[in-house]
Amino acid sequence: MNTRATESEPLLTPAEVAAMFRVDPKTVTRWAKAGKLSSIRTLGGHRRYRESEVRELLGTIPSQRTPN
Amino acid sequence: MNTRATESEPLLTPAEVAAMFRVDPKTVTRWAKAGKLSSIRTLGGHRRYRESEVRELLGTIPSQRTPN
DNA sequence: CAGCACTCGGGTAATTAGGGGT
DNA sequence: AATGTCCTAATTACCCGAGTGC
Repeated sequence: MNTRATESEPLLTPAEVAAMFRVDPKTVTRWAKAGKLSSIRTLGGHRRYRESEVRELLGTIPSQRTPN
Repeated sequence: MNTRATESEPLLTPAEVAAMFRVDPKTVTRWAKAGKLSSIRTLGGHRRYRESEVRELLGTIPSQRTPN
């Protein structure tokens, strides 16, 4: 493993997370507010979510790949 | 907007699946509970179903259908 | 600087979950 | 065994105006 602190983690917007769960973006916001999902805030107050965490919660365990 | 790798399978709500089968949403829930239909849960406990799986079960396959 | 899509809030309908009973 | 209906509690979806992101 490796994960130096300077690791850039892919972040997702509320709309992207909402689409993955087939829910309303507002619902994702509630999950974050309820502490069910960790969120990072922009300086303007908008939330961003960790892609890795979202995938975990989706039950989608990265089975390797999707070469760009 | 963003048209990229957030690629996830299309999901359906219980009401949508129920409408497709012309049954009560409650029945769809039972199918999921019985393992006849795989389901993904939202963080709030609501179920979401895979569109591809539902269409398969519906027999909406572009090729041919099994005769009875 | 201007513009548009998205998100933030809050508040209020509509679905869903779950058990139980026909 | 399987589906539809009734009930309550919880979760989610759509309404608004204002601010952020790019």
